[in-house]
Amino acid sequence: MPNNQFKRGELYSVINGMASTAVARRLQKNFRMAGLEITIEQWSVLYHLWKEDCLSQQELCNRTFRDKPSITRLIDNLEKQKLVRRIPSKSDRRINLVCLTDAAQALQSQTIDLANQTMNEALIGVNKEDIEVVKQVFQRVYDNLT
Amino acid sequence: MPNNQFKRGELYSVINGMASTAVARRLQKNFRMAGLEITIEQWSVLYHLWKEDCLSQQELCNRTFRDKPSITRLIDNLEKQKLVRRIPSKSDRRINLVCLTDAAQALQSQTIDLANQTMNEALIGVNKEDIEVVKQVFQRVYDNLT
DNA sequence: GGCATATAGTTAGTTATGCAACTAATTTCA
DNA sequence: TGAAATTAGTTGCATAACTAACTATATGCC
Repeated sequence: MPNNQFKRGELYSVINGMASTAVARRLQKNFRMAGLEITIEQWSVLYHLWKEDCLSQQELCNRTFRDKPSITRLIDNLEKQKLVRRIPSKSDRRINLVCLTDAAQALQSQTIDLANQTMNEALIGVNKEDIEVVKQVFQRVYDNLT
Repeated sequence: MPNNQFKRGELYSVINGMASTAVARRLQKNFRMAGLEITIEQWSVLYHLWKEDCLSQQELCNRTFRDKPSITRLIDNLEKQKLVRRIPSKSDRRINLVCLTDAAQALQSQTIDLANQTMNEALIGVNKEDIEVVKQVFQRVYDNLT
């Protein structure tokens, strides 16, 4: 087996198991230490709604790279916590618009600060050019496979 | 809010949601299409055992970046599928050595080929220097947070 | 108009993850 | 030697992921 094939296997395990979960775990831990009951998955949905409120579930699928059942249940849980509401679209009755509650609006600055602190900590010693390379590689990989 | 903070938030969502899951999904799909019943998580455990057989569960935790309960249950499922066996260590009775069965040995070349094909497809148009940058950034992020 | 097709969302079933609390075996050290 | 601390692994609980199959609404086309 050619040597460079195993190198790609190693890259695979790096991508899937290491840095991303380390960041996710740390951010989750920081939420918990701050007394915030939300998961990072829930936060990632709120993050997109803070940028643009009242998106359809399908649009949240596209923006968070999740499938429809995953979004359905994330919205279920966010609704239980009274952070979002499903509002039926008037123009298309198949569509639910997912809208933030006041409680979710209030969470924004607190969690964004924690996320930024976490990313700052994660990216110590990483220069901006390398971050751009990572983003470009990931976009390319995503485009190659979808 | 300074602009560069949101940029880091975007990087966070890129790392967690996009390229890694795209690779994982594609590899899982390729396993399924080849009639292989294993999950990518199970494969990632086997991958380390193919490199070095009969590791302790703790060592598999370290190498796959998972916690102990996750490894316990992955090994449970791999044992049900008769791909590994737990063998109590003679020198330390707390330790289970996780060893490959013949069936798992036979899976190696087939799945490694699929993984390599998948990575080749994922990495079309990505040059080697950029892959090295990604690996270094991820290692750095991991080291920063652990 | 009406049937085929596509789209939005839900539900069921299996696997996986993280945390906390637990048992059992080993090591440390007073 | 023997109690305290550490290490390896398991179990219970909640959340989340993917697939497949499902309902309901909307669109396309004859």
